[in-house]
Amino acid sequence: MIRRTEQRYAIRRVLEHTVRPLTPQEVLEKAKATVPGLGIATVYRNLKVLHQDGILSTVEVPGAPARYEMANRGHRHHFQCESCNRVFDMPKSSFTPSALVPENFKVRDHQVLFYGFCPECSH
Amino acid sequence: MIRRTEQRYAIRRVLEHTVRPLTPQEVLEKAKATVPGLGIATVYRNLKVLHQDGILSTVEVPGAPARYEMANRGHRHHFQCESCNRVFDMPKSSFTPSALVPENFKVRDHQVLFYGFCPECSH
DNA sequence: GTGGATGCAAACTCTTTGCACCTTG
DNA sequence: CAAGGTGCAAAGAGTTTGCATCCAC
Repeated sequence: MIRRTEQRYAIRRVLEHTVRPLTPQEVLEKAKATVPGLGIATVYRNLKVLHQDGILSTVEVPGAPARYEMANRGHRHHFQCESCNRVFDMPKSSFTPSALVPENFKVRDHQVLFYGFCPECSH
Repeated sequence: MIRRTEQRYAIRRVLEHTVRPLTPQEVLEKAKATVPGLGIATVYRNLKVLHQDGILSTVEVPGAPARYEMANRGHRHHFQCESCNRVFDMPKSSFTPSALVPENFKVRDHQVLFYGFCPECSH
């Protein structure tokens, strides 16, 4: 049975109110505003549970911690800024690239990640 | 000035003779066949140099070390098996998804990764 | 009151770095 | 022989885990 704790609720609320994927560390800092004593281990434990339950989706980026965002935002492509390191959601698209995979591979999911400079960092 | 050492050559040769992206650990194990005393730090240092020189490309996968492969294989999409954790190259395709990114983001590169079960693990 | 959840610190994994020694050019 | 490269071990970063305590149910 899963309990409804103040920590879990705070962590979830942080992600519900953010429009870009966050690192565990970022989640911790934001959630501490509501639950000051919050520990990083609790953040990791809850992100894992929420991900396993399909509530969160993950975005992996090269040489940096994984990012998390609400799965109900739908499948997204992402963009990592090579200057500020933030990761952004791209607009939804109808691109379904599974057709590019040989038949004997069973595709369950996919991820598209762009690299470059975000608007703020490109001038 | 860059020197031609036995270790660097062995590391490079391992990657030239492999058809899927390898982890630093895998590179170490294979290269040790030629250079028994080889250390993991040397592998990391050389992978970094070879990557910076554009000779290798990297593939990042969730919750696992980065993989490296020869950049001259061309731009590839990849497939990670969720059972055996190996990463495979997909056939080349003409898919160029930069059109899916808003204009004010400057795209320099992109990566497509599929998850699922490879042929060997799907029966 | 019982079992899940938390916080802390220690443990772990992956990667980088400091340093003395070695090797290439 | 000078500068770059190597191997080892220690240090860092990110993540997980053990354990005593806490608290939601």
